[in-house]
Amino acid sequence: MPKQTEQDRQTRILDAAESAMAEMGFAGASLRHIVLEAQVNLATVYYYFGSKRGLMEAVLKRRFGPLRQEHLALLRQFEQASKGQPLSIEKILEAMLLPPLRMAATAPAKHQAVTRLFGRIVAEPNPQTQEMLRSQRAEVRAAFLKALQHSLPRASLPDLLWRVEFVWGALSFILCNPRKIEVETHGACDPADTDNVLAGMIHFFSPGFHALARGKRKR
Amino acid sequence: MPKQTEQDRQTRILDAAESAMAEMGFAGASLRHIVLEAQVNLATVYYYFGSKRGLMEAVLKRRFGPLRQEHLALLRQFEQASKGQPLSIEKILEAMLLPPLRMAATAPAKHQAVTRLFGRIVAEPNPQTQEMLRSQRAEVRAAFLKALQHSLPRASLPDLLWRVEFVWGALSFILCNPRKIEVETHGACDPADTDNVLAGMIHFFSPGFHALARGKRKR
DNA sequence: GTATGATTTTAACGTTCGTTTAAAACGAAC
DNA sequence: GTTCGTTTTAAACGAACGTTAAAATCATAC
Repeated sequence: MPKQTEQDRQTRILDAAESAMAEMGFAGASLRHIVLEAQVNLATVYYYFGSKRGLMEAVLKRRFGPLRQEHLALLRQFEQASKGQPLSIEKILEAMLLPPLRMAATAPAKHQAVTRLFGRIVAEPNPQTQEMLRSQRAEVRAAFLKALQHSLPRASLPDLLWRVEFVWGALSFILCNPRKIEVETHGACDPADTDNVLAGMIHFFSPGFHALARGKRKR
Repeated sequence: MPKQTEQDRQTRILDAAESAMAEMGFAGASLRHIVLEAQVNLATVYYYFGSKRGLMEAVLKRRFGPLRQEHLALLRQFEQASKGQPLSIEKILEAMLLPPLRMAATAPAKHQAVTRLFGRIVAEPNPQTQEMLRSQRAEVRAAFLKALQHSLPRASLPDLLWRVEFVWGALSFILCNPRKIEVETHGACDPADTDNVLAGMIHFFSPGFHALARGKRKR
């Protein structure tokens, strides 16, 4: 495959690392493999990123930073358009789901490495990694929770929290290995059709949130 | 910590490998670390499992075998009780969710290694691993799809398939790192309360399935 | 052209990895 | 008590790992 050999080396390293980490896991992605694909010298990684862990964090930050901004911007945009009215569940879900789905769809890398990376990091219990992910996502999580509480004032907090987890979970899952879904459903489901996936998820999840509108659910 | 040092060595190895793989990923779990925890000699792994990959597969098979049986048994049990009537969505969801939740709750190992393992394997794009998982789960997947088609005859196939993926995704996610959920929700959500989690998931997901009862959803 | 600072490369360090071989220890049968 | 198949151990193999130090290269300013 022809390499666009001329971007700056940092970007090439980040791309290769992202792909390798998604493919083989954090521990399994060796620096020597990464620098081979990035066509740079081994020591270059240490010059720019200090260590393997530093590289890993740079890889994650490059994606999660913009994602956070998109999430917050989209939510704010919807809120301004609604002029003080609580957002509809459907709009909140759209603001939650669209940025990651769009990022996955427009990912520059071959083989959609970014998307699988989400699955990896979700499953990574390493405390340092989890803490970094948590701090990166806390603001977004809080913003969406607040929006949901506005729209469903009678819902209990744990019910809302759980449902948010379920939605993130389903999202991570389908982003994680879209090929798998395509294969297992014999082509009936096409994860690349972002609009359709988004509509399907909203259609599936919103009734579950609306069920909370009437207040406490029975135990 | 006191070790119950006397089970057969294979079990000790499997336990230690399961824990290590969940904690550090497949590549990151070294055999030397595993045999240290299992208190066996390094070569014992090769005597019983042939290779590291063989050990990994044995670890997965030990869990997925019984899980498959529980899934199929529970579904069959519900179907016999319903005497030919299509199962309710709620019952189908219960049959899907209860076995993994129960396995996670009653896991013998410390630190619930099993549950995190689910998250790991979901995120693992290694073709061999994916194929093994697929073949292990295909029967269960088909059984649940058939039950859903019975109960929702007017729903389109892709809609059903997608929703099943969403449910598996949410389940994997919460099983994957229950501690994370507890922390991020400041204790408001307790993943160890299996009955409550099950009820919450059924309450959340069933409306989304019922929305398909009236036939094709608008695009 | 030469000096200077930033970048890239070379070469090696000590460690740990998965795996193998061959010998030791064990247990049951005779 | 010896024999024989199974299980466990000790020791080592080469390869690959993350990391580092110092030399080589490059670009820019004087």
